[in-house]
Amino acid sequence: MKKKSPTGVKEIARRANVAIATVDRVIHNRTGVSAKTREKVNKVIAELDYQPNFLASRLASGKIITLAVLIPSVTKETEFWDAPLRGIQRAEQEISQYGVKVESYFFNLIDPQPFIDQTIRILKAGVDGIVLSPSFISEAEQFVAQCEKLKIPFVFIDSNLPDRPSLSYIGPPLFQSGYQAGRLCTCTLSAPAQLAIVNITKALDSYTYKQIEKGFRAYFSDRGEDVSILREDIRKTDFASVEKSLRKLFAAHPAIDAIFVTNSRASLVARFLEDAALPAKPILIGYDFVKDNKYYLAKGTIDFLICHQPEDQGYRSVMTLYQSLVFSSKISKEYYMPIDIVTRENQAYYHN
Amino acid sequence: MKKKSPTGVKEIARRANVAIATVDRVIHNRTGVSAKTREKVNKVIAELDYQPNFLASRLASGKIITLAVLIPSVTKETEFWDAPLRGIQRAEQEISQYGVKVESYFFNLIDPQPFIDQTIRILKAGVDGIVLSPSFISEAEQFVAQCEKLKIPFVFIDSNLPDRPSLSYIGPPLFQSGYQAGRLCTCTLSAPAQLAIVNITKALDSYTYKQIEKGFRAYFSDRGEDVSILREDIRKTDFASVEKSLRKLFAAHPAIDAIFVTNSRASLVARFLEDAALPAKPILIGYDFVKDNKYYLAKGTIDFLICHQPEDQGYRSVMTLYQSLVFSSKISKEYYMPIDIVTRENQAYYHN
DNA sequence: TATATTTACGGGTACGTACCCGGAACCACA
DNA sequence: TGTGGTTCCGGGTACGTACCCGTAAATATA
Repeated sequence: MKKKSPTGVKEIARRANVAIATVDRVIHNRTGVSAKTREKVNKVIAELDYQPNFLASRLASGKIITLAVLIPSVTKETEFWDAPLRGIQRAEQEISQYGVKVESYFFNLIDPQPFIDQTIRILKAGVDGIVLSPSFISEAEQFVAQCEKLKIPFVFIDSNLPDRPSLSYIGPPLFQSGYQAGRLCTCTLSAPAQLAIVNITKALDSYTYKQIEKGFRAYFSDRGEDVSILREDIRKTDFASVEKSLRKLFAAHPAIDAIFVTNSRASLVARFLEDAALPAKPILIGYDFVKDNKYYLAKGTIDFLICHQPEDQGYRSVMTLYQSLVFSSKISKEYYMPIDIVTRENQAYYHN
Repeated sequence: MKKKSPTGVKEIARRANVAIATVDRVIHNRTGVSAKTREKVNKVIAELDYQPNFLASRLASGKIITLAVLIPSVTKETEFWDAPLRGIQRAEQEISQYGVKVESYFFNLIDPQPFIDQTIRILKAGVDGIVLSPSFISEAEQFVAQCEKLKIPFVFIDSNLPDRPSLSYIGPPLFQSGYQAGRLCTCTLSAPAQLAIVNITKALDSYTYKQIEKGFRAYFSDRGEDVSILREDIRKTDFASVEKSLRKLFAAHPAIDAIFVTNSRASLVARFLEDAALPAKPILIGYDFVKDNKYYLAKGTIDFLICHQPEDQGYRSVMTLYQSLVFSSKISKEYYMPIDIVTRENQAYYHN
């Protein structure tokens, strides 16, 4: 009845008057084709605007594409990474149908050695692409240098090494995220006078925190307002340490209007505030929609959580790598996640 | 060197001592297999936990799966739909690789007839699944009734007919979205006294607006506050009409603290506010990150835009249908989009 | 019991691409 | 002119599933 308009390598071969195998050689620019023949075939390919059949291609090449993911393991301290991992697993499940395998490698944030060990394992495994969180900067730099040499594409997730030849960075726009936090301080308070930035972390990732703080301060300097912004660095993550530091802080500055916690540990500050029975509860702003934070957000002790769709970060990282490898899709060097504001009212529908 | 552990229909056939064709018949439960044989084959399938090879399956069955999308066309009045359409096209491009075609059908929101015409065209085209916005309620109800009879699965996007047998609803949680708007009113204003809800629309989609308004009012009644909430319905969408209505509104109530526009036309109110030189600019909250709204958001006339990731709505709708059809994935009956708050500070990274 | 009709099942090809293998054509050098 | 080594190219099979077609077996009909 209907004649299928002929297409595919077969038709190319027919028109170019060569064998299918030759067309194949041209397409994958392998050797063994004379310049003249190659040109002839390429012309036909261009004419037909040939698009390889993904299904047939992946089926015939029994090869399984392997992607590696290198991120911090999920612990009580690093609960944040649960969401990206879920996204990664969702992507994995989706593309496993298409002949792609995703292997996850974890490390802890205390000690760089496990990170290094995992990078070695990954290189030994011979993967086709890598998603990694460059938490240990110099170690990560060394690793990606090797990847570059081996021509293994890699994507940074959640934090970036801007000048490295990554396929893409997928994560938050740090400066603007801090800026948004500034704005949220002036949301309820028409004219705050005394603010505090609180860093609670063992290993201060200078770049990340600096950018956030810069953005936060920029908001107020842009408004030309005269506010005092304190900064408190707490290098231990247990509640006792946090309490001690904050008690001292409030003793010195009793009238703090708002506190901005620069990572996911706002819940520790919330707990302190509840105990501390201050005359007026300061606004509390933090990061990440993790369990303890959710609890205090629902109670109203935390006012806002800024969040960057962590699950989607994981999903997107893997899919970006996949699309680049399989379809040679063009990828933008940076993909900044949106700056989401989670409050008591919309938290029920924040899927992350 | 390495023996591949045998799998697939071939292995099933071998173990069950039948032909591949018979296994195939069982898998697609077609006729022509005795009960005994069927059982035998099913047992082996269960044993092997057989997962059909998607690539081979789609390749062998030359069939192209066709999905239809039925949404309002994008006009200056309905700019909102540009974003879902982009998401739909992204999904389309992605799954075209897998032997799936997506055909878009458009209608306008003035007159139900084009909607009806398109539903007829869709049914005539014989598609495998449908994404639709049930903007015209009774017409949509009639259409989905036919779909049900023909066993064509369908997904509602952006608005819902809750009691219809849809595969899923993908769109905003209306009540909670209005509730969030209420919260935003009290963000800058500690105690607002006079609020106004403004509906600017030709065809009042009662369900949607009612839910939003309900949520908005619920926020204040939950707080036990005594605020007066006016409602202004404007049935024409040109600026002159809006101006006239608002002028009258402000004449009667000069001290409105906040205005909540229940759809994407907040920019019209913003324009009025700029002209009207009021003693104090009321808070202005609206919906959807569309061009005119962006302009006034950047200027600060609009304070907040509530947004429900419209691009993702489109993408997700198509992908949901695809996954259900191709992989028989389980789909939840409702998928409520997050309630995003877009402000001047985070708008640059809102990808929608 | 012979014949028609239905049901059950197996053989085999096709989908479009990847890639092995073997052979022809060409070149260099003695 | 013969020998050895490249370079270039075509035939053909395999990937795992879908589905056509033909036939044997089972059942119904006479």
